[in-house]
Amino acid sequence: MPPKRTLHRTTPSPGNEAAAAICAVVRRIPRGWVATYGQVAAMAGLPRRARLVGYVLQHLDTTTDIPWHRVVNAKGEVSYTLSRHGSDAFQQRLLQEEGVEFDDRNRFDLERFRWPE
DNA sequence: GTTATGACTTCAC
DNA sequence: CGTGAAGCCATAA
Repeated sequence: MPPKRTLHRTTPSPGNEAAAAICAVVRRIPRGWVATYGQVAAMAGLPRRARLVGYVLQHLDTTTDIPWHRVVNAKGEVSYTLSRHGSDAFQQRLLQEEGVEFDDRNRFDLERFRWPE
């Protein structure tokens, strides 16, 4: 019998397949490209669980090497929220440094920068 | 146990 | 194009 474990935690850890699968996908997003939360979820084998992707990224350690900033929403923009305390603006800056061009309303061409695959 | 909240998405209008 | 509702589901209270 395999040990019973909770697979509900969003913090990456051995025994958390969902978070591990999500992180594995995010790691593969190339520099200068982006993927949506829903896209990452689907590629991780977790269709319709876009929100889970957001939770996992939120709990990542600040020293992580995972390119969390390349995950964006389906509207073609960085998800701005008060609870992010500035990590949202930081995310946009990182993307701009990688060549993602934002317009005057903080949006970019999703068709152009979306990671195909 | 319940309710509320949210780094989300899709569809109807 | 924008808005709102419904669906989503882990977490916190």
